Order: sequence, then structure tokens, then C-alpha cells
Amino acid sequence: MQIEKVYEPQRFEPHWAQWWIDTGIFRADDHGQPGVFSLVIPPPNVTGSLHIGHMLEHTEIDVTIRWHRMRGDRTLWLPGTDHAGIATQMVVDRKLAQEGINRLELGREKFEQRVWEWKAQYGGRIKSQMIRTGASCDWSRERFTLDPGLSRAVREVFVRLYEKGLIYRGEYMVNWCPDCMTALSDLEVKAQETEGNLWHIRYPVNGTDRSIVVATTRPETLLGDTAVAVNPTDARYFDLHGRTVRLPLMDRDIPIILDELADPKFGTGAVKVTPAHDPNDFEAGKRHNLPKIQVIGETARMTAAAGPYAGLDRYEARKRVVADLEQLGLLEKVEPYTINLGKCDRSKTVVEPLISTQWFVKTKPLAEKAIEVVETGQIRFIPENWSKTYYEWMYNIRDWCISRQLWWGHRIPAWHCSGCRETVVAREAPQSCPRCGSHQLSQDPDVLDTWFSSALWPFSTLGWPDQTLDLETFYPTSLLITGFDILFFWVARMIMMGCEFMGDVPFRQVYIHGLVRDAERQKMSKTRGNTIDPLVLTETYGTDAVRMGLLMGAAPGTDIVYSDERMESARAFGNKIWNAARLLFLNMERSGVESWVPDSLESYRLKADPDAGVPIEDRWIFSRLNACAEQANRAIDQYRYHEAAQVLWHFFWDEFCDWYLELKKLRFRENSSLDAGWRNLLAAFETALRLLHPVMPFLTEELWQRLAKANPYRPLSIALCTYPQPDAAPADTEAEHEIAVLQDIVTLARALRADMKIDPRQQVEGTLYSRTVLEIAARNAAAILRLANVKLELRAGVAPSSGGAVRSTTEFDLVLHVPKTQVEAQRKRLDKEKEQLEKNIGNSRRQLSDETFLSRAPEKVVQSIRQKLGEYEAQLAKVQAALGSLEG
RNA sequence: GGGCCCGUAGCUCAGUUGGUUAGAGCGUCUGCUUGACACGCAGAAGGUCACAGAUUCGAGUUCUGUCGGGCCCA
Repeated sequence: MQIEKVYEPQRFEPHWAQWWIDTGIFRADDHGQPGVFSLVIPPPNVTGSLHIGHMLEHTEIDVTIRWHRMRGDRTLWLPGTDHAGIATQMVVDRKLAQEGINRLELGREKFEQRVWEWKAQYGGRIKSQMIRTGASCDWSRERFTLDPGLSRAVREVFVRLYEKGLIYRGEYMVNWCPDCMTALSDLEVKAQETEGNLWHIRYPVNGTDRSIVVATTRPETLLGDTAVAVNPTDARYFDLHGRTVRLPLMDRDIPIILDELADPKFGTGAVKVTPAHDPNDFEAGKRHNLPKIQVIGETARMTAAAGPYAGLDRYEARKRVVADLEQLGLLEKVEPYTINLGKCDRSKTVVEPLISTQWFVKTKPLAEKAIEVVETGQIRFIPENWSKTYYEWMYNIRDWCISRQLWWGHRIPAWHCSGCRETVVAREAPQSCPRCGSHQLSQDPDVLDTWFSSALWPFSTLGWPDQTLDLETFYPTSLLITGFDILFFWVARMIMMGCEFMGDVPFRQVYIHGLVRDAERQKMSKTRGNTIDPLVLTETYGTDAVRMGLLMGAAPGTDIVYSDERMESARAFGNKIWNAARLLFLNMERSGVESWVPDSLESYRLKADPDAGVPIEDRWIFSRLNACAEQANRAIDQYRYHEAAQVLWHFFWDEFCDWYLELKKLRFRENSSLDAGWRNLLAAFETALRLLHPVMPFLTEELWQRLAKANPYRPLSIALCTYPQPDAAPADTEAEHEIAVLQDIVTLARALRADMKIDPRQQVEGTLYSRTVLEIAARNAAAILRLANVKLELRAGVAPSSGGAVRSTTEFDLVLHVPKTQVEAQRKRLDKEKEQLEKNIGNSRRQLSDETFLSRAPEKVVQSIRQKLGEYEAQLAKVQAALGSLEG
């Protein structure tokens, strides 16, 4: 059998990636299986490409998915992408700009066509990346938010919500991005602390010689002021109630109103009111029926209503307004002030609050149910703490602005009649106005927020509004794995929509994964230039190593700090397994053992009957394998991916390779046919490969295919084998003990040799004194000789105090017959041991002489300390004897 | 201002219901081309569990406060 000396995942990963797709083994079409496990992908942006965060997310999903599939569930991982309205439109806009084309000149239809072309060009990138990284999803069920079926679901939901009064249209203040030229939802606006100023401006009060000073961070909005507010309880202004002020620069009289908006404790207690440009002022304006004067337009330039300032950019206007006020002597003072500026999440442009007509979802009624399903445990967040964040947002939820002034997205299914101004909301375009019969109907130009369609993802992808078999089978989905950054954007909204339209939660559990940060713990972002391309990593280290490397750090609730070193060590782990297989294959060849051809699944089973002459190391590895299976199953079940990775790592490297294979090497000479020894070895390795498969699918598939020759009884792929389940039988304590003793003897002998600076090649003699483990030592003399290069004489009892180099455990004393060298080094070690033992003895004695401890601690704990104390004292005696013999 | 998370070895992190001497990976040091693997083998060093109290027979683990760091919402 040809097996390369070094693990080179690039040689076989692409092959299996494609083979898994070609064979269709990840399709969830088999209806015969008992359990169902389903999960929908958090859809990435169709024109984007995957980053390392996706790689982590997909790895965690894939581990769980592959695990369920191997456990025999009917398992669906439904892949797909979303259309990412603003992001995609921006990208295509920029591309057009490079060609010197303006979107508006091009026209809506042609623009949309260009975006579809863009999608055709880049839309496949994500799929190919996912295939290459081993994501075991069902590509026959791939979906895109703008697919006809999903678009139909969007229209259906819109119409139903509208008919229920949960969608309304109206003129409200929204977050307007002058760069993207669209309204945004609250979530798409990110507050950022910025150094600004607080300008104190004097407004003369009509009919008196007094004036009111107001403080503002946005002096240019003065041009649109329609009132000045003071708090009704503020004594300073009692005499001004009912009066008007003269608005500087505009020479307009505006009223002084009494409103809670004005906080007596802040500044002068008086505030200017600009209902058209500030959300709080907008509300105050409604309360007092104030006119709304829009002085800033959609492009952030001053409107005609700004009089002499018309046409200026908002910041240019600010400078001019301030300068003009100063000239008039109306600028009282300017002080530095930190303001929370709202910026567009996409373009980073400062958002302008503007009044415009938009569509909204009334969220409160939807939120009630969505809160309830989490409170009652129908949906569980992991880690649990995230439910608090969820409630926090849900209890304070505000209506959701869903219309976007974009061309890329789901067109709002509403038609406006130019005859009677009626608005018709319908699933399909109406022929005529139902109110006046006019045919002059035009569809609303706006599209929906991308998240509106994403909110339907768990059921729209399964065929809703049709009652499909898939919907029936896979909804509610079992699990969602996603990042906390889209908890509100997406998770919360899916829950609202799922409860409303399916009458059931969209998923049972939500696992929130951490963020992948760079080596300096910085968030990765394109602007910082610290992003990592997962495919570059894959090419460098192999997909399996990247998966393992990421998972090793993936403890629930913590971010992952990326490091090349971790990837390197994960690749080293792959190499370790590769070489373990190499050792097997080379020796199989040498012994003339055929590739393993299991004749049925039954023959995969391990046989460890203690009475059947099974070698002790086989019994031991089966026992360890069982423990490993128990831990791995539990870890994956509880989303403790780092623990699963660690458990498997430890088993393969520290137990299978370091001890089991080393012991097996001794037998390779003895056996030549496929006897019990070989069968057990291969079975153990095969079982271990299956245990590892969800984490490192490529390596395990490659080795498994080489190990187990295809035949009619064998599953096509390791991905379709059963995941090893722990045996109900108790651990093989006899075998565990025997190997533990062997390990102790070998380890202590090696440590002693190293202490004594003995050449590793030099065989030394020694004596093992014991009352309990002489038989074990005798049975394993060959292994001890081979592994520690020590030839042992066995004696009953304890070591005489005049021994040379000695190390002890509670079960034996090991003495090496070597010249008395390295006395200082030995003394140092023994002193340290003595110190530690004395400390332990002190602690134990103190506890055992404490009456309250004895009376209140459980008997089990007291017993264990008594026993320990005895052992410490025995050990101490040996250490003291050894120290004494050093003197002589 | 409200809420959440974190502070454990040089670095990144584990540590499940309180109970022996607090673990891992990487890094460091020492020695090894031992016929699977130098992407390796063997051995070793390294921690006042941020600080201060409280509860308890017993606290890295529970509670309170302080300091430091991060995130979300307003």
C-alpha cells in the first residue's frame, strides 16, 4: 500500500470534497430514519465571500450535523445565501461608477439586470468555498432569498401582516443615510462617540428686553426651529410662558412651549425644537401641533426652506450659521461636548433624521409571543446568558422600518392609485383600483429590508406557504448556530415570524458562537486589513487542521484569538494520525495482512473478553476508547466543541500513539496473520477514526477508505457509519490499572534516567520493590525494557534505604543501579518533593484534628483525607531515606 | 444611565453540582536522526487563580464591594 511519509491534506481534500457532493450522501431524502435533525444556515451575503468567522460557524455546524447523521438521524443542513440589499447595491454602484455609469441614468430594470449578472459571476463563490471546507449540507435544497418561492413567501407575509394591521405606512421620522439614499432601521445605525461642540445661542424674546439661551450640538438645524421649549416646572421661565421668540437669521417668530422635553438640570433648561430634524423634537412637535420645516434634504444639502443657506452641505451650513450668529452677537459661548453620532452601519455616513413616508412593522404584538417562547423554554439559548440580552431588546422593542429606497430586493407588494390615491396591498399586481376602478396603478418603488426576508428563512426555505413534506418534516428546525451580532437583526425576527406564521418556534435551541479575533485580539474587519481568508488557511494547513485549530479554542461564551501557531499544531496533530496509519499500513504489508474487509457491521465491534486471551493493551485501549466515546458524545451534544477537540486529541496522541502503538510494536514481530491482535488494533483505529470524523472529515475519510476495503456490507463513506457510542458496561478497571502501573514504572524510570543524565541508548539495570504489582511488572518486563531501556529485577517489599537512584509511588519503589552521580540534582528534587509532602501532611493533619470538619464533612471526604495522609507519610519516609542515602 | 461578559502559567484558554498536590495547547529549557512521525520522541521548569471582605469545616468555584478590560442598549 502506498502511503506518503508526510501528511499532505492538499493531495486528497479536494477529491473527497467533490466526491461527497457527487455521491449525494448529504441529501436528507431518506424518510426511513427515526429521528430528525435539521438546521438552516445563517445565509451569507450572496456576492460576498466567506471569512474566518464563517469558517468557525460552519465548522461548529458541520461537527454537530455530521454527528447527528452518524447517529442515524435524518439530518438536514440547508444551505443558501441572502441578497444583502444595501451591501450588494453599493458594490454594483461602485462597479458602474468605474465604467462611468450612473445608476439613475441606467434605469431600474437595467440596473437590476446588472446586479443579477454580478450575482451570476460571484454567487457561486460561497458554495465552492463551503464545499471545499467540507460543509456537509444538502445542496439540492440550496436557497436564495430572491428565489421565486421565497419571494412569494415574502409577499404572503407582507399581505397577511398588512391585513392584520401589523404593517402600516406613514410619515415618520426615520434614520436617513444621505450616502445610501435610503431609510434605515434603528439597528442599522451605530452610535459612535465623537468630539463635538455645544453651541449656546441667544434667542431674543419678543416684547421684552430678555432673551433665552438654548444649547445645541447642531446649530444648522436652527433654521428649521419652530419653537423653544422650557420645562413647565422651571421657575426661571415662568414669566415667559405664552410669549414668542425671534428666531435669529430667519427672522421668524416662534412660540415658547412648555414641555418635559426641556430638562431643567441640563444647560440653560431651554431647548430649541426642530420637529423635522430630531426624533425627540418630532414627538414634541406632535404634542404641540408645531409646523415641521425641513431645512436639510435627502442629500444632506440645505433646502430652499433654509433661505440664504439653501444648497449648502449641512456641515458648510453649520459653519456659516455659527459665523453669522457670532457676527450678530447671538453666540453666547461654545464648549466642547462629546456627542453620540449615529452612523450608517454600511457607509459610515452620519445619519440624518428625516421625516418621510415609510412602511413599518408594528412589532409589539409579535414580540409578546416571541418573549413567551423563550421564557417557557420552547427556545433555549446557549450560553444561557444571551436570553437576557434578548429580553432586554424584546421588552423595549420599537417599530421596524422595513422600506428601503433601493432597487435590489423584494419590491413592496403595494400599488398606489393615481386616481384616488388609494394604496392597494396584494399578493399579485391588481388590474385596477378596487376603489375607483382606475387602471392608473403604480407599484410602490421601495423594496423591503433584507432582514424581512431573512426572518422567514426557516420556513420559506422549506416551501412555505405551501404545506410541503419538507416543511412538515423539518420545521421547527432543531438548532441554530450563529453569532451574537445578528441576535436582534435576525434571530429575534425569525422567532417573531416563525411564531406568527407557523404557530411554532423556528428552532429549539440557539447556540451563540464567539468572534474570531486576530492575534492582537482585534476584531477582524476589511478596513483594519486584518481579515483572514479561510481558503488561504485551508491551502496552507489543510481544512481539517483549520477546523481542529478553530475548535480547540471554541469554548462557549468566549471569543477565539486566531494564531498561526495553533493551526500549525493542529496540522501536526493531523500528521500524527497520518503517521499512526502509516505505521499500521506498513506493518500490515510486512506481515502480509490484507486490507481489512469487514463482512458485516458486526465485525466492527471490539472484542475484549478478559478470558479470551486478549492482550492487555487491547483491553486497555478499548476501555479508553469507550471513555473517549462517552466524553466526545457528551461534549458535542452540549456544544462544548473545545472539549470534544481536546478529548479526541488527547486520546489519539497521548493514549493511542504514545502508549498503545508503542506497545503494539512489540507484537508486530510475533504475529503475521490477521489474528485477534491485528483485528483489535484495526478495529480500535477504525473506531477512533469514526470518533474523529465530525471534526476532521477529510483525513478520516481518506484513511478509512484505505483501511476498510469497499464491499457490499460496508457503508459508502465513513460519514455514513455509526458514531461510536459508549458501552453500558463498566470500564475495564483491571486493564486500566495494569497499564497505569506500567506507565508509572516507565515514566519514573525515564525521569530517573534523565535526572541522572544517562545516555538514552544505554541500557541500565534496576530493582522494583513492591508488595502489589510484581506480577504486573513481570508480565510487562519486555515492554519496560523496550520503553524505558531498563532491565528490572523484581523483589517483594520496600526498597532498602541504602539504595541509589530511587523513585516511589504508593505501589512500588523503583531503584536504578547507576553510579552515584548528579547528587546535587537528586537532592534538589528530593528536597522539593519533601517540602511538598510536608505541606500536604500539615494540611491533612490540620483538617483531621478539626472537630467541626470531622463532624460536618461527609464521611467520604474524611476517609479520603485519612487515606491520603497515610500515603503522604509513607512517601515522606521513603524520600527521607533516599536523602539519607545520598549523604552516605 | 441600564444590561451582559471577562481578569487562572510567558501567550491563548479549560476548570461542569464548593472537597486530595489547579489542567491543556503553544512557547521556554535539557537530552535524543529509538526503522510511523523533527509536523517527531523523552524529560523538566513555570501559577499568592486581579484585589478586599463575607458565607462555609472547606472557595479558582457562591455572595458583596473595589480596580482593570471588553461588548450591547439608551
